[in-house]
Amino acid sequence: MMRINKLTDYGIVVMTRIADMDQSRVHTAREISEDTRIPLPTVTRLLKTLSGNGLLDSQRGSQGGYSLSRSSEDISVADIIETFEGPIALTECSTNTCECAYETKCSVEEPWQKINDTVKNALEGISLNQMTGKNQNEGLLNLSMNYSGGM
Amino acid sequence: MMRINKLTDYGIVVMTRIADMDQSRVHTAREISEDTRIPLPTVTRLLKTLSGNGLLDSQRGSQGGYSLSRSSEDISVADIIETFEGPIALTECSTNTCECAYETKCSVEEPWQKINDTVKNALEGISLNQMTGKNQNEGLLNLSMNYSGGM
DNA sequence: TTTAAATAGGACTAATTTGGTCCAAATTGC
DNA sequence: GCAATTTGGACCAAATTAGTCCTATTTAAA
Repeated sequence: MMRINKLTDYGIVVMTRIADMDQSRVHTAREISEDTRIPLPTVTRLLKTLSGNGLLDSQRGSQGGYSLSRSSEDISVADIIETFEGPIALTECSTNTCECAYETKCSVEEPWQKINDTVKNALEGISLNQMTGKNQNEGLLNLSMNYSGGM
Repeated sequence: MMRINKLTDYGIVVMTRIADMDQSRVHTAREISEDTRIPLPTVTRLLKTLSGNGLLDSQRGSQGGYSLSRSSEDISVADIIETFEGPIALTECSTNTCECAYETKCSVEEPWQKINDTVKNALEGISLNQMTGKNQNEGLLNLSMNYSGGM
Protein backbone atom coordinates (compact mmCIF):
# COMPACT_ATOMS: atom_id res chain seq x y z
CA MET A 1 0.00 0.00 0.00
CA MET A 2 1.04 3.58 0.41
CA ARG A 3 0.00 3.81 -3.14
CA ILE A 4 -0.74 6.49 -5.56
CA ASN A 5 -4.31 6.16 -6.80
CA LYS A 6 -5.22 4.01 -9.72
CA LEU A 7 -6.40 6.99 -11.71
CA THR A 8 -3.08 8.68 -11.16
CA ASP A 9 -1.37 5.56 -12.34
CA TYR A 10 -3.56 5.51 -15.44
CA GLY A 11 -2.80 9.18 -15.90
CA ILE A 12 0.88 8.38 -16.08
CA VAL A 13 0.20 5.57 -18.51
CA VAL A 14 -1.84 7.86 -20.72
CA MET A 15 0.72 10.62 -20.68
CA THR A 16 3.51 8.20 -21.39
CA ARG A 17 1.55 6.81 -24.28
CA ILE A 18 0.89 10.21 -25.76
CA ALA A 19 4.57 11.05 -25.41
CA ASP A 20 5.29 7.95 -27.44
CA MET A 21 2.93 8.95 -30.23
CA ASP A 22 3.31 11.11 -33.27
CA GLN A 23 3.81 14.62 -31.92
CA SER A 24 2.83 16.28 -35.16
CA ARG A 25 -0.87 15.74 -34.68
CA VAL A 26 -3.46 15.60 -31.93
CA HIS A 27 -4.91 12.39 -30.58
CA THR A 28 -8.51 11.70 -29.66
CA ALA A 29 -9.76 10.13 -26.47
CA ARG A 30 -10.97 7.19 -28.51
CA GLU A 31 -7.58 6.63 -30.04
CA ILE A 32 -5.84 6.73 -26.68
CA SER A 33 -8.42 4.44 -25.17
CA GLU A 34 -7.92 1.83 -27.86
CA ASP A 35 -4.23 2.17 -27.55
CA THR A 36 -3.96 1.79 -23.81
CA ARG A 37 -7.01 -0.46 -23.44
CA ILE A 38 -8.28 1.76 -20.69
CA PRO A 39 -12.06 2.17 -21.06
CA LEU A 40 -13.12 5.24 -23.00
CA PRO A 41 -15.15 6.95 -20.28
CA THR A 42 -12.22 6.70 -17.93
CA VAL A 43 -9.73 7.94 -20.50
CA THR A 44 -12.05 10.82 -21.24
CA ARG A 45 -11.99 11.83 -17.64
CA LEU A 46 -8.25 11.49 -17.36
CA LEU A 47 -7.71 13.64 -20.41
CA LYS A 48 -10.04 16.31 -19.12
CA THR A 49 -8.14 16.48 -15.89
CA LEU A 50 -4.79 16.53 -17.62
CA SER A 51 -5.74 19.28 -20.01
CA GLY A 52 -7.51 21.22 -17.29
CA ASN A 53 -4.25 21.26 -15.38
CA GLY A 54 -2.19 22.35 -18.33
CA LEU A 55 -0.29 19.17 -19.06
CA LEU A 56 -2.15 18.62 -22.30
CA ASP A 57 -3.37 21.05 -24.92
CA SER A 58 -6.82 20.33 -26.24
CA GLN A 59 -8.51 21.14 -29.47
CA ARG A 60 -12.26 20.90 -29.56
CA GLY A 61 -14.57 20.01 -32.33
CA SER A 62 -14.19 17.78 -35.29
CA GLN A 63 -10.57 16.83 -35.94
CA GLY A 64 -9.88 17.86 -32.40
CA GLY A 65 -7.92 15.98 -29.78
CA TYR A 66 -5.12 16.24 -27.30
CA SER A 67 -1.39 16.83 -27.46
CA LEU A 68 1.41 17.45 -24.98
CA SER A 69 1.53 21.05 -23.85
CA ARG A 70 5.29 20.88 -23.39
CA SER A 71 8.13 18.71 -24.51
CA SER A 72 8.18 15.35 -22.78
CA GLU A 73 11.49 16.30 -21.22
CA ASP A 74 9.77 19.17 -19.48
CA ILE A 75 6.97 17.18 -17.90
CA SER A 76 7.79 15.30 -14.73
CA VAL A 77 6.11 12.44 -13.00
CA ALA A 78 5.58 14.82 -10.11
CA ASP A 79 3.59 17.09 -12.42
CA ILE A 80 1.24 14.28 -13.27
CA ILE A 81 0.84 13.05 -9.72
CA GLU A 82 0.09 16.54 -8.49
CA THR A 83 -2.48 16.96 -11.21
CA PHE A 84 -4.50 14.09 -9.83
CA GLU A 85 -3.67 14.18 -6.16
CA GLY A 86 -2.66 17.69 -5.27
CA PRO A 87 0.58 18.54 -3.54
CA ILE A 88 2.84 15.62 -2.85
CA ALA A 89 2.66 14.99 0.86
CA LEU A 90 2.71 11.77 2.77
CA THR A 91 0.96 13.22 5.78
CA GLU A 92 -1.33 16.15 6.27
CA CYS A 93 1.23 17.54 8.64
CA SER A 94 3.64 18.15 5.85
CA THR A 95 1.42 20.57 4.04
CA ASN A 96 1.27 24.11 5.24
CA THR A 97 -2.25 23.86 6.50
CA CYS A 98 -1.48 21.52 9.33
CA GLU A 99 -4.39 21.00 11.63
CA CYS A 100 -3.26 18.10 13.67
CA ALA A 101 -6.03 16.27 15.42
CA TYR A 102 -3.76 15.25 18.22
CA GLU A 103 -1.13 17.61 19.42
CA THR A 104 1.72 15.16 19.70
CA LYS A 105 1.66 14.70 15.97
CA CYS A 106 3.33 18.02 15.54
CA SER A 107 6.52 17.08 17.28
CA VAL A 108 6.95 14.90 14.31
CA GLU A 109 6.41 17.57 11.76
CA GLU A 110 9.90 18.59 10.81
CA PRO A 111 11.31 15.19 9.95
CA TRP A 112 8.26 14.61 7.80
CA GLN A 113 8.94 17.77 5.88
CA LYS A 114 12.33 16.45 4.96
CA ILE A 115 11.02 13.05 4.06
CA ASN A 116 8.45 14.60 1.81
CA ASP A 117 10.94 16.84 0.14
CA THR A 118 13.05 13.84 -0.66
CA VAL A 119 10.14 12.02 -2.22
CA LYS A 120 9.10 15.08 -4.13
CA ASN A 121 12.58 15.62 -5.50
CA ALA A 122 12.73 12.05 -6.65
CA LEU A 123 9.50 12.41 -8.55
CA GLU A 124 10.42 15.76 -10.01
CA GLY A 125 13.59 14.23 -11.33
CA ILE A 126 11.79 11.79 -13.59
CA SER A 127 10.66 13.23 -16.89
CA LEU A 128 7.93 11.82 -19.05
CA ASN A 129 10.50 11.25 -21.70
CA GLN A 130 12.30 8.87 -19.41
CA MET A 131 9.14 6.91 -18.92
CA THR A 132 8.80 6.19 -22.60
CA GLY A 133 10.49 3.26 -24.23
CA LYS A 134 12.53 5.55 -26.39
CA ASN A 135 15.70 5.40 -24.40
CA GLN A 136 15.54 1.95 -22.99
CA ASN A 137 19.21 1.14 -22.57
CA GLU A 138 20.70 4.43 -21.69
CA GLY A 139 20.91 4.07 -17.97
CA LEU A 140 18.66 7.02 -17.86
CA LEU A 141 17.90 6.95 -14.24
CA ASN A 142 20.45 7.26 -11.54
CA LEU A 143 18.84 8.24 -8.35
CA SER A 144 20.87 8.00 -5.25
CA MET A 145 19.99 8.73 -1.73
CA ASN A 146 22.57 10.11 0.56
CA TYR A 147 21.96 9.97 4.22
CA SER A 148 24.47 11.63 6.45
CA GLY A 149 24.18 12.81 9.96
CA GLY A 150 22.77 10.03 12.00
CA MET A 151 22.46 11.19 15.51
CA MET B 1 -2.93 13.09 -2.10
CA MET B 2 -0.56 10.19 -2.07
CA ARG B 3 -0.91 9.80 1.63
CA ILE B 4 -0.05 7.19 4.10
CA ASN B 5 -3.15 6.06 5.95
CA LYS B 6 -4.36 7.78 9.04
CA LEU B 7 -3.78 4.70 11.15
CA THR B 8 -0.20 4.55 9.95
CA ASP B 9 0.21 8.15 10.85
CA TYR B 10 -1.21 7.45 14.31
CA GLY B 11 1.10 4.47 14.53
CA ILE B 12 4.07 6.74 14.04
CA VAL B 13 2.75 9.14 16.64
CA VAL B 14 2.27 6.34 19.12
CA MET B 15 5.71 4.89 18.53
CA THR B 16 7.30 8.30 18.79
CA ARG B 17 5.50 8.90 22.02
CA ILE B 18 6.61 5.62 23.50
CA ALA B 19 10.16 6.38 22.44
CA ASP B 20 9.89 9.59 24.38
CA MET B 21 8.69 7.88 27.53
CA ASP B 22 10.50 6.25 30.41
CA GLN B 23 12.16 3.20 28.90
CA SER B 24 12.58 1.47 32.23
CA ARG B 25 8.97 0.38 32.45
CA VAL B 26 6.13 -0.72 30.23
CA HIS B 27 3.25 1.51 29.24
CA THR B 28 -0.41 0.59 29.04
CA ALA B 29 -2.75 1.32 26.20
CA ARG B 30 -4.72 3.59 28.50
CA GLU B 31 -1.67 5.61 29.39
CA ILE B 32 -0.70 6.03 25.75
CA SER B 33 -4.22 6.96 24.80
CA GLU B 34 -4.40 9.68 27.41
CA ASP B 35 -1.02 10.90 26.40
CA THR B 36 -1.63 11.13 22.70
CA ARG B 37 -5.37 11.86 22.96
CA ILE B 38 -6.06 9.16 20.43
CA PRO B 39 -9.17 7.23 21.49
CA LEU B 40 -8.47 4.12 23.52
CA PRO B 41 -10.02 1.55 21.16
CA THR B 42 -7.94 2.87 18.33
CA VAL B 43 -4.75 2.95 20.36
CA THR B 44 -5.47 -0.57 21.47
CA ARG B 45 -5.63 -1.70 17.93
CA LEU B 46 -2.50 0.17 16.92
CA LEU B 47 -0.55 -1.36 19.77
CA LYS B 48 -1.74 -4.83 18.90
CA THR B 49 -0.56 -4.40 15.35
CA LEU B 50 2.75 -2.94 16.41
CA SER B 51 3.49 -5.68 18.88
CA GLY B 52 2.25 -8.33 16.50
CA ASN B 53 4.82 -7.14 14.01
CA GLY B 54 7.63 -7.10 16.49
CA LEU B 55 8.12 -3.39 16.92
CA LEU B 56 6.82 -3.47 20.46
CA ASP B 57 7.21 -6.03 23.19
CA SER B 58 4.10 -6.72 25.16
CA GLN B 59 3.56 -7.98 28.64
CA ARG B 60 0.16 -9.34 29.43
CA GLY B 61 -1.78 -9.35 32.62
CA SER B 62 -1.88 -6.98 35.49
CA GLN B 63 1.05 -4.56 35.48
CA GLY B 64 1.48 -5.41 31.84
CA GLY B 65 1.92 -3.06 28.94
CA TYR B 66 4.09 -2.27 25.96
CA SER B 67 7.67 -1.23 25.43
CA LEU B 68 9.97 -0.76 22.46
CA SER B 69 11.37 -4.04 21.24
CA ARG B 70 14.58 -2.37 20.11
CA SER B 71 16.40 0.84 20.72
CA SER B 72 14.73 3.83 19.10
CA GLU B 73 17.80 4.24 16.93
CA ASP B 74 17.14 0.83 15.48
CA ILE B 75 13.53 1.37 14.47
CA SER B 76 12.91 3.25 11.26
CA VAL B 77 9.91 5.07 9.94
CA ALA B 78 9.91 2.53 7.15
CA ASP B 79 9.50 -0.24 9.72
CA ILE B 80 6.38 1.38 11.08
CA ILE B 81 4.88 2.13 7.71
CA GLU B 82 5.45 -1.41 6.52
CA THR B 83 3.83 -2.74 9.65
CA PHE B 84 0.60 -1.04 8.76
CA GLU B 85 0.72 -0.97 4.99
CA GLY B 86 2.94 -3.76 3.83
CA PRO B 87 5.87 -3.28 1.48
CA ILE B 88 6.53 0.29 0.47
CA ALA B 89 5.48 0.61 -3.14
CA LEU B 90 3.85 3.50 -4.91
CA THR B 91 2.36 1.38 -7.65
CA GLU B 92 1.47 -2.26 -7.91
CA CYS B 93 3.92 -2.51 -10.74
CA SER B 94 6.80 -1.93 -8.42
CA THR B 95 6.16 -5.00 -6.37
CA ASN B 96 7.30 -8.31 -7.70
CA THR B 97 3.84 -9.60 -8.32
CA CYS B 98 3.05 -7.26 -11.14
CA GLU B 99 -0.18 -8.05 -12.86
CA CYS B 100 -0.76 -5.00 -14.94
CA ALA B 101 -4.32 -4.55 -16.05
CA TYR B 102 -3.24 -2.74 -19.17
CA GLU B 103 -0.14 -3.79 -20.95
CA THR B 104 1.33 -0.38 -21.55
CA LYS B 105 1.74 0.12 -17.87
CA CYS B 106 4.67 -2.20 -17.90
CA SER B 107 6.83 -0.07 -20.12
CA VAL B 108 6.82 2.17 -17.16
CA GLU B 109 7.93 -0.42 -14.70
CA GLU B 110 11.64 0.13 -14.43
CA PRO B 111 11.62 3.84 -13.66
CA TRP B 112 9.05 3.14 -11.00
CA GLN B 113 11.31 0.61 -9.38
CA LYS B 114 13.95 3.25 -8.97
CA ILE B 115 11.52 5.82 -7.71
CA ASN B 116 10.27 3.42 -5.13
CA ASP B 117 13.72 2.48 -4.01
CA THR B 118 14.47 6.13 -3.46
CA VAL B 119 11.40 6.63 -1.36
CA LYS B 120 12.09 3.48 0.59
CA ASN B 121 15.65 4.49 1.30
CA ALA B 122 14.50 7.85 2.52
CA LEU B 123 12.09 6.27 4.96
CA GLU B 124 14.58 3.69 6.13
CA GLY B 125 17.01 6.46 6.87
CA ILE B 126 14.79 8.06 9.49
CA SER B 127 14.98 6.46 12.91
CA LEU B 128 12.35 6.72 15.58
CA ASN B 129 14.89 8.43 17.72
CA GLN B 130 15.09 11.23 15.19
CA MET B 131 11.36 11.67 15.36
CA THR B 132 11.42 12.38 19.06
CA GLY B 133 12.03 15.82 20.44
CA LYS B 134 15.17 14.67 22.14
CA ASN B 135 17.59 15.99 19.59
CA GLN B 136 15.80 19.00 18.32
CA ASN B 137 18.70 21.16 17.22
CA GLU B 138 21.24 18.73 16.09
CA GLY B 139 20.71 18.92 12.38
CA LEU B 140 19.96 15.27 12.56
CA LEU B 141 18.56 14.90 9.15
CA ASN B 142 20.48 15.49 6.02
CA LEU B 143 18.78 13.82 3.17
CA SER B 144 19.88 14.72 -0.27
CA MET B 145 18.71 13.55 -3.60
CA ASN B 146 21.11 13.23 -6.37
CA TYR B 147 19.84 12.97 -9.84
CA SER B 148 22.36 12.42 -12.53
CA GLY B 149 21.97 11.10 -15.98
CA GLY B 150 19.18 13.00 -17.57
CA MET B 151 18.78 11.78 -21.09
C1' DT C 1 -7.88 -18.90 44.98
C1' DT C 2 -10.14 -15.08 43.57
C1' DT C 3 -10.10 -10.70 41.44
C1' DA C 4 -8.65 -6.93 38.73
C1' DA C 5 -5.85 -5.22 35.12
C1' DA C 6 -3.90 -5.99 31.00
C1' DT C 7 -3.13 -7.76 26.22
C1' DA C 8 -4.89 -10.86 22.03
C1' DG C 9 -7.81 -11.90 18.42
C1' DG C 10 -11.20 -11.06 15.56
C1' DA C 11 -15.86 -9.61 14.04
C1' DC C 12 -18.52 -5.90 12.75
C1' DT C 13 -20.30 -1.37 11.16
C1' DA C 14 -19.99 3.31 9.59
C1' DA C 15 -17.66 6.62 7.04
C1' DT C 16 -14.90 8.01 3.43
C1' DT C 17 -12.59 7.64 -0.75
C1' DT C 18 -12.08 5.98 -5.21
C1' DG C 19 -13.32 4.19 -9.64
C1' DG C 20 -16.11 4.27 -13.29
C1' DT C 21 -20.12 5.68 -16.10
C1' DC C 22 -23.18 8.75 -18.18
C1' DC C 23 -25.55 12.87 -19.91
C1' DA C 24 -26.16 17.46 -21.69
C1' DA C 25 -23.67 21.52 -23.41
C1' DA C 26 -20.25 23.85 -26.15
C1' DT C 27 -17.05 23.95 -29.98
C1' DT C 28 -15.21 23.16 -34.47
C1' DG C 29 -14.51 21.55 -39.24
C1' DC C 30 -16.66 19.99 -43.31
C1' DG D 1 -26.62 21.85 -40.52
C1' DC D 2 -24.26 17.78 -39.10
C1' DA D 3 -20.94 14.96 -37.17
C1' DA D 4 -17.03 14.56 -34.26
C1' DT D 5 -14.95 16.26 -30.40
C1' DT D 6 -13.95 18.26 -25.89
C1' DT D 7 -16.14 20.27 -21.40
C1' DG D 8 -18.37 20.16 -17.12
C1' DG D 9 -20.60 18.05 -13.81
C1' DA D 10 -23.66 14.75 -11.64
C1' DC D 11 -24.11 10.30 -10.13
C1' DC D 12 -23.68 5.60 -8.35
C1' DA D 13 -21.17 1.40 -7.17
C1' DA D 14 -17.30 -0.66 -5.23
C1' DA D 15 -13.53 -0.77 -2.33
C1' DT D 16 -10.98 0.75 1.39
C1' DT D 17 -10.34 2.70 5.84
C1' DA D 18 -11.47 4.09 10.48
C1' DG D 19 -13.28 3.07 14.51
C1' DT D 20 -15.77 0.29 17.95
C1' DC D 21 -16.87 -3.66 20.54
C1' DC D 22 -16.93 -8.29 22.45
C1' DT D 23 -14.81 -12.33 24.30
C1' DA D 24 -10.77 -15.01 25.60
C1' DT D 25 -6.37 -15.28 27.74
C1' DT D 26 -2.72 -14.01 30.77
C1' DT D 27 -0.65 -12.24 34.93
C1' DA D 28 0.13 -9.99 39.39
C1' DA D 29 -1.46 -9.11 43.66
C1' DA D 30 -4.75 -9.25 47.43
